[in-house]
Amino acid sequence: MNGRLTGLLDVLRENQVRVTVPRRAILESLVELGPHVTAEELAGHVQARYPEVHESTVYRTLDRLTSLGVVDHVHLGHGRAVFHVADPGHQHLHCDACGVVVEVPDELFSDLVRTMENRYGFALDLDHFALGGRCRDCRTPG
Amino acid sequence: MNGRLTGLLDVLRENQVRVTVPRRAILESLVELGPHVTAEELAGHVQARYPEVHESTVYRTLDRLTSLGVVDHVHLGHGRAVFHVADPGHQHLHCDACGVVVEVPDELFSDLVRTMENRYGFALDLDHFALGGRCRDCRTPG
DNA sequence: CTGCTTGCAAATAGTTTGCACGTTC
DNA sequence: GAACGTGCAAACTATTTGCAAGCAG
Repeated sequence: MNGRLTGLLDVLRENQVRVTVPRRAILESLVELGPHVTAEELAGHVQARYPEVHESTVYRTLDRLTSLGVVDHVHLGHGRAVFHVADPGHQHLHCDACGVVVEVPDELFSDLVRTMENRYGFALDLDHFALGGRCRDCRTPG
Repeated sequence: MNGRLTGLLDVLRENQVRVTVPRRAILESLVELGPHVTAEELAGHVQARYPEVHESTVYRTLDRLTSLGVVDHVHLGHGRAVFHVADPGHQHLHCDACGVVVEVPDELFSDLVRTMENRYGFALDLDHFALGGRCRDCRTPG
């Protein structure tokens, strides 16, 4: 159940990154809260159990874990990012109306990536920004 | 040459939106500066000639002109947006390294849009956020 | 014990808002 | 002259940083 957490902490140790209360707590919450939490939500959840953990620590920790490859984030809409335990292989669609996030396998973008590559020499990297639009429930029927 | 500006101002009048010094100045600068200006750059350029025009007016005006359909903006990277006179038909690729913006015709995305539509019922709208990646000059050769 | 980490407070960047005055139509 | 628009200052949101104290290894 929380072998997931244990595994993540092992990655820290393997990389000589110290395992501290905030780091453990943040990973714990990341696993519990699922893959689309904002830094603020995450901080709130962590602080419910460890009130002494400061928001700035959450940001710093997320940075640290990101550079370790343990955590990643996607920017939905206007710059607010959501964090998740690293888990490649898919991209994100973000509904501009209701905010729902749809995960879509990478393969569906391979033609596009190839085209941009061939025509513009541009190496698309769709990981960091969600693609916007309207989900099934939110697009205007008319 | 600045029939472009005249035409834009006509749109305001047609919509009973008052033509004021700041509005004229902002459109003027938008036309002059080309299609990828930040609000800050725009404010700077406007203030060079009309020092009394306040930054907050630039933001308010851009909003107003956007809702009129005269102006539009794209978010490159982290939330900072670039504004341009409305000009549909293309999307934007943004190099995360050097910041260059590449314009790409809509058609190249039509397969992708169709796929998302069919499989997820998701109506992609790529206009508001540039797609990130690395341009020809910036991707690591190795 | 050594130095990586953290808590705190204050700074920052970019944008938005309230309000009284000024301007357009 | 009525309504809309603007300048200014202050508020705001999300995130970052400097520093001294704290804890992991």
